[in-house]
Amino acid sequence: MIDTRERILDTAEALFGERGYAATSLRQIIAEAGVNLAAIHYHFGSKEHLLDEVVLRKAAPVNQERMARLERVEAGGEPLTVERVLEAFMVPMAETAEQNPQFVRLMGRMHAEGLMPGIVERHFQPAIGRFLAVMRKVLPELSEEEFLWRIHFMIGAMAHTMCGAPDHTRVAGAPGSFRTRIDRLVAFLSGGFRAPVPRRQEIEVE
Amino acid sequence: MIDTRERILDTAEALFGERGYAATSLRQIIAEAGVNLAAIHYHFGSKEHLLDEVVLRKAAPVNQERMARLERVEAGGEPLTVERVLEAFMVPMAETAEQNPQFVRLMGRMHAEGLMPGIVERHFQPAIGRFLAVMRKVLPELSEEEFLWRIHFMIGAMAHTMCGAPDHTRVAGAPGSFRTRIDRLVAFLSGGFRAPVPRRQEIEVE
DNA sequence: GTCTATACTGAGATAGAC
DNA sequence: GTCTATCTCAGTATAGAC
Repeated sequence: MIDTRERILDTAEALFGERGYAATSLRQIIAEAGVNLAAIHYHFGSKEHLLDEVVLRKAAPVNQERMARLERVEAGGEPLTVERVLEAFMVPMAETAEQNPQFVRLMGRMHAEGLMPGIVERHFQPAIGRFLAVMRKVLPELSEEEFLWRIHFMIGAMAHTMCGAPDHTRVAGAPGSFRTRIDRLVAFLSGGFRAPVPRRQEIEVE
Repeated sequence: MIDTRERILDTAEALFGERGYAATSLRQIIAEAGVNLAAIHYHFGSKEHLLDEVVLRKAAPVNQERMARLERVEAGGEPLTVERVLEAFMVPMAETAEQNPQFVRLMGRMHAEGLMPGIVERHFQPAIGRFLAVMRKVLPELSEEEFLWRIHFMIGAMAHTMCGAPDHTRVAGAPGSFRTRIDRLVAFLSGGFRAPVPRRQEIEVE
């Protein structure tokens, strides 16, 4: 069968997103995809490489859109603000989520399973580097260390938000919700990035 | 051997924290602890229950300290602020981390492996409920929905921060760093909680 | 080149002897 | 309480059919 490879990828994307990477066995994937176990290893080499291919298929458009938006936001006539830069970075993922919720759920899952550092490095790095550079421009008053910590906080909040939502949203869950949750997140993070740097009073105590 | 149980718990705490829960096999634990494989199942029933016991041992003091600080902050003469409430919630964990970095690293690891929702529910819920109630008091202007989303963002940032640090910190990693990273986080989150609520402009587009 | 059948190693879990 | 032996199922590897 010529599309064995695609069938494996589609099924893996769905199952990894639903149940998580670790909790999905290759045997579940082959059962649902109707292929042989060894076909996975023939086409992908290992479960980990399979995951990589699943991500790779979908990451490219997100990266392109991020780059384009960052370019636009940096060159555009409107003033460069924290909000706009954050939006340029987040909206592409939210838009993908709108059309393909599975993929973003998968991203969240990967983070929840501690697999994101590697995946980010392999598939999202260039756009992230660009984002950091532009972000730095709108936050020149922060020390490099404080800046990196705040980026760290942001990543945590973002990943957690892509992954899931507060319990109460079961009720209010409506279409368009990914975009609106990004709006909330951008507002929150902007407040965080602009917050005054704490005076570090009690270092000498320790 | 009478302290088989304790030896298993100590070793499990160390290994789970170092390598993660999934990556640590029961066979590694028994090798390092010098006990038999079946002893784990005898004393704890399963790998998951073992993890629960590891967490339970250390969670109690954190919960007590959180409750005490929230009480103090709510009843105290100083004005109730977002910063103070956040601190009351975060500092106990940071202090534990200072003396016992393994435990907090373990907490971070659990989050990174997607095990936290269950653990939180089983071991940290009362203090969290109290925290939410006090937090709500200092943020009366937020809608319930916006409030819960911001708590959601906070949890993501917090967990990610407990878990790890930006790459550059390898160099600057110094004693007392847990407390100072909490100071940074509290400042960031306070800015986020106080940020103006976004006008939700483009919902009709979708 | 693609895929199937099957075997290998190591995981968590369990029964039953001591 | 503890340990040996064993079970099931995971990911992986390979030999060989087409």
